[in-house]
Amino acid sequence: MNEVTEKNLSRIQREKRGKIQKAALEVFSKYGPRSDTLDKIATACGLTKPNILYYYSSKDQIYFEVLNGLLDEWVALLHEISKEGEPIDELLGYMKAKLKMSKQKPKESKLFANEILHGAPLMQNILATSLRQTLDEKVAVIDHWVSEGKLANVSGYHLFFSIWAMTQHYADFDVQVKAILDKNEDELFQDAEEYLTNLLLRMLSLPSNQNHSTEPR
Amino acid sequence: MNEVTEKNLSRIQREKRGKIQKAALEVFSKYGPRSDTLDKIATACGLTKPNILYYYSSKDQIYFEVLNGLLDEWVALLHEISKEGEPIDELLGYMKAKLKMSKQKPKESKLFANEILHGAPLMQNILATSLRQTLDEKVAVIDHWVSEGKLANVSGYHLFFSIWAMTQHYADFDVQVKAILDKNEDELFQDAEEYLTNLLLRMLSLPSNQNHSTEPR
DNA sequence: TAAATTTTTGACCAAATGGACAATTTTTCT
DNA sequence: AGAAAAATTGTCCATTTGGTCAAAAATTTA
Repeated sequence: MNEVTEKNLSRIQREKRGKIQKAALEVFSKYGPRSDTLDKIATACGLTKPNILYYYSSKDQIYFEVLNGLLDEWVALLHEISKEGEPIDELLGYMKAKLKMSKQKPKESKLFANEILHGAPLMQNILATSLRQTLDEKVAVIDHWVSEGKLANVSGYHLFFSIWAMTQHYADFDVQVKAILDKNEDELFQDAEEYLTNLLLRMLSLPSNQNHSTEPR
Repeated sequence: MNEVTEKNLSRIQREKRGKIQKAALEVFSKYGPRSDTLDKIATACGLTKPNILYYYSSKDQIYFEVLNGLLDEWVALLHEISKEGEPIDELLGYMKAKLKMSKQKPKESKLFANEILHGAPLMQNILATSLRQTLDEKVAVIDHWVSEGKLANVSGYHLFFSIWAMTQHYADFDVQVKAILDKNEDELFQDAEEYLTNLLLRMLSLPSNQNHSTEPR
């Protein structure tokens, strides 16, 4: 039966339901950006479908171009980390810029997250080249700072991963966050910034060096 | 023209491309789990399509059931945080359990992330009730620990958000992580655990209370 | 202004998809 | 065994989708 009955399942029902769920997970968990339709895009921008295809030869090409633009913005933020600056200020600044971008461009953030989530079929190359190269540079800067004793000893790569994960969380999973916290967007991001500032200060400050307050004012 | 030419774009071309990209972003960024086909699920589990529909009256119903099972596992992990235990150990334990689940169930993690990412059309209710209730309880425990002076003063909610974000990052965005780091899965999660352990210790330890080493052995 | 070029569109198509349904097969119950 | 119930399947269908194409409209160029 198709009813969503609770426990009156026959042996066969139990087995088959299990099978189906397993297969569904397999499939569901790795689908790509296929559910967007050219028609929707056409409607959204007031063009006809053939007209869109006059400018982009395929749907994938549109998708690719949009994503590429986003990655550029992402990487540009990284470039602004200056090795001349005060280490902790630079990294706090990066986190804040990233968080701000999450707040102001949630759709972009989600689109990008979605691409990565599904295996980055279009972006994998660029991630492994452009993003990686930039990140390698900045991690080298962090390593340098650490060796100079200006920063607590942290893994630069994982530091960036955690900054990305946490800042994007407030944009990408906003539905979940808002299901739990009754705050509006402004309050939320304000709180997030305080929390993350505190977190980074604790992570990056040297045990002895207490010139950075751990309490955001 | 449809060519991916760089800059020989006419006025109209420039305008229209911009329009299309904007609309595409609008649409792409909020599509749901539509690109999975019943046929794929059928093939994957060796059943016929009609047979699947004998057990579940629609594709959405399958999807919903799968997601529900996952959320239950998620919430169960939260329940294991005991207010009787040693605060920092309990929270470190939770983080490690969550990270372990990320490693062992990446597909599940991604499927769930995808649902949230797209506005949680099916799960929003449950998030706002079941998950929220459990989390409220556990945050109360944390607040209690803080008030007893057993833990540094942190926002319980944001603490959980950051644990979720960071642990899931290694599963959900594994493609990106692996594009940057040439490590195998085991090394990666090992490093992640060390990093996150250190992070939590720094976040949760009281300034005075130095009985927890910040260096994982 | 008229020819050349670019842009736009309506009509159309093949493939894919979720689902319906009646008929058949298999399992269970007495 | 035989009836009743449950499980399975082949066939079919309406809708949606990405994309084609030739013709028409608009714009640019000479």
